[in-house]
Amino acid sequence: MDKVKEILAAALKLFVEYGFHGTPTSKIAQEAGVANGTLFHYFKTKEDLVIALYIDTKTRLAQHLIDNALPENTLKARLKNRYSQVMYWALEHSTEFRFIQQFHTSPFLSRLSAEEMYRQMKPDLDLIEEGIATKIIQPRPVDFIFSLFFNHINGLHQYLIHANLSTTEQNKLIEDTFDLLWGMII
Amino acid sequence: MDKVKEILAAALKLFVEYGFHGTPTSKIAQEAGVANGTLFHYFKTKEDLVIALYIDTKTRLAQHLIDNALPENTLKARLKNRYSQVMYWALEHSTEFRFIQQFHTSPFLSRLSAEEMYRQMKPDLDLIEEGIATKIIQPRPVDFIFSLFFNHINGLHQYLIHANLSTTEQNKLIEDTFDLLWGMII
Amino acid sequence: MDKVKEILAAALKLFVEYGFHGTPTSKIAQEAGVANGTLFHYFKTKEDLVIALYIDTKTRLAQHLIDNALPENTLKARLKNRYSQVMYWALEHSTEFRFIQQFHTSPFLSRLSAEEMYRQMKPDLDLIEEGIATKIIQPRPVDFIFSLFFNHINGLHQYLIHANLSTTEQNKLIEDTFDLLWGMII
Amino acid sequence: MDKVKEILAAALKLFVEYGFHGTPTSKIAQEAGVANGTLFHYFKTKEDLVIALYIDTKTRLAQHLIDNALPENTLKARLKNRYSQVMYWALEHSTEFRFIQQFHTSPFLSRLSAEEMYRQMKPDLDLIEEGIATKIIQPRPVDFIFSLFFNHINGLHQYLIHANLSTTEQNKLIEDTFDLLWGMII
DNA sequence: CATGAATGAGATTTCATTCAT
DNA sequence: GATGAATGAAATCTCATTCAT
Repeated sequence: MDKVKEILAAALKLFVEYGFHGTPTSKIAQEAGVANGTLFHYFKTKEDLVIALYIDTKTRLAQHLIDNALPENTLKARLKNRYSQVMYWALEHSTEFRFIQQFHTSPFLSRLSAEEMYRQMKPDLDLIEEGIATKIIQPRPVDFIFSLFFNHINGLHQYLIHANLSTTEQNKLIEDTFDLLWGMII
Repeated sequence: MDKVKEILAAALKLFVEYGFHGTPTSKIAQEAGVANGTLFHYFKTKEDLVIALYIDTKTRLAQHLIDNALPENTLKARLKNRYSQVMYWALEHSTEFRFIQQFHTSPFLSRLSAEEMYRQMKPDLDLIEEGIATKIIQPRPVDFIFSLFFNHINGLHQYLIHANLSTTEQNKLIEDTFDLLWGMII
Repeated sequence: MDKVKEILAAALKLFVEYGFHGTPTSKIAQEAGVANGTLFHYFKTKEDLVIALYIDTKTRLAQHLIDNALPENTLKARLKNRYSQVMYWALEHSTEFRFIQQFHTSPFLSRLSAEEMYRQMKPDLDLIEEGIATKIIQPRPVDFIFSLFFNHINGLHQYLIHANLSTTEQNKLIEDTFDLLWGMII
Repeated sequence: MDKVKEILAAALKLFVEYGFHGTPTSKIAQEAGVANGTLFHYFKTKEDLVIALYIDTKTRLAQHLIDNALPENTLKARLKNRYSQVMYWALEHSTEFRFIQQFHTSPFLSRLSAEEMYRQMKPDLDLIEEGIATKIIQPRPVDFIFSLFFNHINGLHQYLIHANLSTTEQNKLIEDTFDLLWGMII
């Protein structure tokens, strides 16, 4: 129980620092403070661990978005809130966010079941579809708009962790960039 | 013929398919049609090969941009041209482009010298700075604007290789998205 | 049973026969009846194995000298005893003794810490110093006298393993050469 | 011609520093300032180079002894002269001397033909035999006495290169130790 | 003679995984 | 559940040697 968490935490840290294949399972076990065999007691293979870590991380991000949702609002407010909350979470969990990015450009991505991928994207896709259906957002392919959002978040995150802005400046920039993005899709 | 080129081509293909560490040097040599030792005759270590391949790939992209530059034009036209040409090149060299992305999210990125990184970004940074100096572009941090462009390109590329658009539609979308981006920064 | 012991024994045998670099670790593992990886489970590198084997061998020689010491005797008797016991051990453990000689003329010698080297020589140096302090041995540098003894033993061993003498003749020669050596230093 | 000498000199230096197997032929060629293939143009195999270097080195020592011989003297004077001249040469050619020692404890020794070995030892064996025949030296096995001399030289050399004595002190010690040795065998 | 690119067998070392305890 | 010694396949890299020029 606790050990599983320790292993996931150790794997996260080391994967981001050394890459998936650059991190031996023995190092993960050592960093987690468990025996080598214990890792394989909980995860059948190393690949299973990678996938499990990705799902765990994305689940935590999703939970953060659920916990901070604004359900009773306009579409724009709800979308802006999601955008901002992803950014807040990404800035507070930089390692987790970099792991997600690393995973996305790795060959492991294809090991993720289509259902799992869809499950994760669904809330955002639903929101965009709702916007198109209600003619607020221009009728473009849903995954194109999703892609724009997603990579915009990547770009902003990348900039923010390098630039040393105050929290106020950060929040301002997050709001501003959302407005720019919003301008692109309405 | 040129064994170095054969090795680089083989490495590019396999790295994108299986990842850096998922690709044994023996497979690279085999795919390149050279002996195992030959690879190490030209690249001291596997890491050296990865770095060399990245620099080679980026150099070829840079050369494409030089070959298709529009020097005698307005800043907007030159920036739009760079944006479009990167997209054209990325679509024609999808494997190369995915390798670049993979490299960027890998721990190898930190092995790249600061000079080399700056050398690669300089043309774009210069263009943005010129735009800010001549008050065409709003005065924001240069690397922020660069980051917006870069990740926008990523997002569009990702969308275009999945969506099956005609060339005309593609070109239209590239033009449109540049205009949206341009709207964000002026 | 004890895999470490098996590995050390196999390494000793093969190093003396084929030299350090002439002996692949795979051969050592095979001879020891363990898997290739097991060797590296116990010794981080091949060099570590060489050093460990040297220290182990010297420790066994030292133990033999402790077990056969004559503590309550004159200085001459104690020195003669050490000299003879080294010779007896060397003749009974020819492979071990040749390994020690091989190690001494190899570049590995410099990897041995100064403390370890001093630790090994200390009992002999102490005995010689005692002899000089009590004016039994002439006041010459301690390490010079040590060097004389050490190389004398080498010379005698080399001769004895080639010449086929009876045990009685051997013992006589060991006694005689000690007396000659003793004559040199008093 | 010149290149052969360069190769031998480079090999000597590197073998003593890194050992036979620890020295790649490529490093030898590089240090000698010749191409990799050139080494194999002159020496069919690496082993051939090792043997050739040993014979060359011993030949140069032998030549030094011939050049400094005292033929018209007593046996004791001639033996003392050989002993001293070996020491002088060893001190001036420390690298060469260490190479000889390294070779002696290496498995390459057995690749040396018996004739070559005998040829090298002959002058000394003849001298000792003459001493025994004329009843100056006690009737012990010739190779035993040779072994005593040889290892005595080793021991003294080892001491002298570590102790920093003046030339006068060195020469005195060489004379003294010969006298001690002489006392052992008459 | 001399070169050095090219080779490929083989060396050291790593590491995911197993399994007896 | 938890361990960690043991495994052996496979990875990276080395290097003596060859050969076309």
